[in-house]
Amino acid sequence: MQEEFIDLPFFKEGGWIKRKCPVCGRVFWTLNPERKVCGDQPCEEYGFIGKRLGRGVESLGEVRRRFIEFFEKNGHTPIRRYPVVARWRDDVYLVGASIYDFQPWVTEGLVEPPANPLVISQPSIRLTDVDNVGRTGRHLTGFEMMAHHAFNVRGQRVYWANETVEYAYRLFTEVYGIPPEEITFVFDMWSGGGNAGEDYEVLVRGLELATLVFMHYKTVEGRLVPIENKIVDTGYGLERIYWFLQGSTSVYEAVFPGIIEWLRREAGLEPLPADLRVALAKRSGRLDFKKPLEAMKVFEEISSEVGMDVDEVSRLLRPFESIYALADHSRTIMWMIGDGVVPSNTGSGYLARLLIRRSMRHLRRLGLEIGLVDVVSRQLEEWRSDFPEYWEIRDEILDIVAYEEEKYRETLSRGSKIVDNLLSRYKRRGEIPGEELVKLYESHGVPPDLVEEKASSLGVRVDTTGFYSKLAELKEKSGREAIKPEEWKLPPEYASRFPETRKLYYENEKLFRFKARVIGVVEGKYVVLDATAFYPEGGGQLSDKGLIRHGGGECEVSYVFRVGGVVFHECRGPLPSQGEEVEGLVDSERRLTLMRHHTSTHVVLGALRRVLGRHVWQAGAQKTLDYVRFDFTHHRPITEEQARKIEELANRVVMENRRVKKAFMSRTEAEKRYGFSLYQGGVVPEKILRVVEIEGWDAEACGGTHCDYTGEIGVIKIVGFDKIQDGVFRVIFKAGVPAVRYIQEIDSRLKRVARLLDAPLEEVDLRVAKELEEKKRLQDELKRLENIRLLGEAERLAAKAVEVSGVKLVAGVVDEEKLRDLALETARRIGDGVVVLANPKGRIVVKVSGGALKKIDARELGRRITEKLGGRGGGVSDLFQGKIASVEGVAEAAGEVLGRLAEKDKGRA
RNA sequence: GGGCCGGUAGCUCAGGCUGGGAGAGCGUCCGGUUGGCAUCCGGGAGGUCGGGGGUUCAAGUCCCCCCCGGUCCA
Repeated sequence: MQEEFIDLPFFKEGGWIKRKCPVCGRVFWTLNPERKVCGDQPCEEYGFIGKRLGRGVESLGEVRRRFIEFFEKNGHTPIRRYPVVARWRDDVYLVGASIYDFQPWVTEGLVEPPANPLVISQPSIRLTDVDNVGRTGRHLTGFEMMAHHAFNVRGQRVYWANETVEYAYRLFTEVYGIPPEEITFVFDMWSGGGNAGEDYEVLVRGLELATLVFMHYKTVEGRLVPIENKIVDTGYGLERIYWFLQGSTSVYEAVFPGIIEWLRREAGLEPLPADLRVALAKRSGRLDFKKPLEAMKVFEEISSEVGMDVDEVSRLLRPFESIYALADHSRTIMWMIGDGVVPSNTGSGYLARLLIRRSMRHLRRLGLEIGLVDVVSRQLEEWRSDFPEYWEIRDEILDIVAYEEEKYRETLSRGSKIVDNLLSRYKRRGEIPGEELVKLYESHGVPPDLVEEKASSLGVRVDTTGFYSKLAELKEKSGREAIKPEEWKLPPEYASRFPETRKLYYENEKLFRFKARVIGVVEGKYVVLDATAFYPEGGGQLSDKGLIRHGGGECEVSYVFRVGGVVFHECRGPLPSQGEEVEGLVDSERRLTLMRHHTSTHVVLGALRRVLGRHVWQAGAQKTLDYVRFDFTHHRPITEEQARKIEELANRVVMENRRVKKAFMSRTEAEKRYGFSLYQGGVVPEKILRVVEIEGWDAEACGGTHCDYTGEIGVIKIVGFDKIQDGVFRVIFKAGVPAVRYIQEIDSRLKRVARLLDAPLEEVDLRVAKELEEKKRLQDELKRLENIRLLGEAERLAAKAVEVSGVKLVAGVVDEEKLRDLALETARRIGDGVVVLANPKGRIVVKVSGGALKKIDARELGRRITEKLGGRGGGVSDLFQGKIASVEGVAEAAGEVLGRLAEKDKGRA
């Protein structure tokens, strides 16, 4: 099977030589008879550093432009990039390759691709190598993957392996001017994202410039299963190609020269010596800090080449590693936030937070005063012509970065206090144990270097050994949550039994009575019609309810759902028979409320984006009969003024009675016209989209039912805003009838309060405040009087003290709630003696004070008394508290027990 | 979605392991001291100990549930 992919006509007819690499053992093709190894890492060193082997180019943008032009000329349709946040997928947060844009819907053949074949340059983010970024000269967290894709699905052949290889060859030679004999194609197997296929890596002078994958397997339980779809999945690293053409000493210097130079000057650093840069660059392909031993070896080689010792080399490189990392991270942060990620403690927001915090630590390490906002601000400017969409919303992006930066500073200062506490605790030991370090990082976000810094100034050692392995352990512990597959009410086979249902609810959204033919009844309760006006649950909108009238009577439609394109009506009562013509009656009151709620959701989103900023994206929504719960991305607390503004703006749109247009159009056209903000509920996996547009206000891909004019909503009332987690807020609001009812209810409640207070409506709040103040005053007064009463009572009891075996005793039953206070106060009066008080509820307090303490333990005395009277209790040496069953005879019991204890003591003395 | 840490006076926190009388510092108010600035001394006000349930004679403290904040990870 592999031969089919190895011995491609392109190679055989073009005079290519097939060889096997003696180092890695893989098969490769070359035009150079001298070539022995495949040319990949680690088989060959980088041979392009300081050289210009291809066509001269002016900018990264030019490389991208030429790529797209070449494929466009060769029959490919250019497609706009997708956002870096993979909203249409639930298995990943970020787009890591261009093929992510089309998984799983297009690659599974369920949805037509937006064009076929197509060409794209897709910003992609990979955080798995984040520890290497800045240090190896070649790793990035964010890169643009240029790609041409061909989807050979449903028997349609576009092109396959041979053409793909030829395109790659022509691109590199014709467009980028790379000499043909420099190129090798290395054969391998690739797998990822549940798919697999043979692939060729395109290598030039040790650098992999592209990977060409021929995807035609599924991986099932570790085995490869061939699938019908054959997908050409290519990936050309834009930054790498530019780096190669420039011959720079690292990918960072090629891509981010401006930022790097600026940071270097700000940090007051001399440029790195050229020989060191070159020595490092040549070997950087082998550098990987996940393999520390190998990395150490590379460093030793570099050191001996430039004649410095290893420590000197690391010392020189360290600040530049931070600068390079910052250059990379800040651009990725710009992409993420610009595409709608708000830093948070979960999900993709957490990944943004991770990068922001790492970046801030690098800034700190460089001793720079400038904020991360300044770095991101520079990036926005540097990439202004490549990504004008970010430039447009720069204020929002920078505000989010600034807010996150501020929050991390707070976390650090909070953390530094905790560290101070810890240090004072471990100061005597002279060392902070490793587990404290892990706890500090894990629970308080305090990085270990901060602890070390503070500790070393106090001369306390910090045990950092095993910190990372302990962290890794924790990682293991937090298990991965299983992704639940979408649950259908019926298996998909049922859908293929029937033709697609005609959707009358799209043809006329106010059709509530219709005629249709029964084409099936399944499982004794699900009715399938040839056409229906019943809206099936979907897109956050509840299903319709109603009735189906037929020859045998009528049945109640309790739930409606969709499997594929077929609508099923769950019915109760006598069912219609196959082939019969029936009449459907939709509960119109219910549907109208749902429609108002749905359209008002779009109205409110438009208002949120205008008042809070365009970083607001839908993060989940539920429209019920009673209210709408709408979650959205946002970072700062929402002020009362903003809330009012949002509500007012939304209602203005209602009053303006704007048209709500619904149209089906091609995905490409929709994206061109409205941009990616269409996909608020996630990307709809279809070639043809239904776009719901509130004229001049909001446009979203949406399958729900909507009003025709915003005026039909009537009124929108916001109930409240909540922060549901970092970076996500929730608004609850009502529209139409529920809104009116809500306003009525609030109104009548308020009026009831006013009546109770006997105050005019306008003064209700002031009066409540006043009443509360008065209540407080009265409570204080009561407390004061209570206290006086208690003191008087204590005085009275103290006067009744008797003497038992030389010890003063006050004992008896008093009707008193604050029994303990009374006992303490009485004891203070008699000064030296014993007080035993009980109240009718059975609570008992024994207080011993003054010289009596030498002879009597309150606990012993108390225990003996309660034993006598059927109870229990405990306390401290001078105070006993407990409960007894009968309070009769407390005084007698107390006298008797005290007498015995005192006598015993005397006897001892 | 999971793990961990936290919520006690206006603020910063102690107390919690081992249940029994709610505390400190700062701030605030009053009085005195001082020529004034972060002077010193004395006194006072200020608390549903996040909420609910449970165990117990007794819960800030132990157990369960929930809410809120923080943090690490998927």
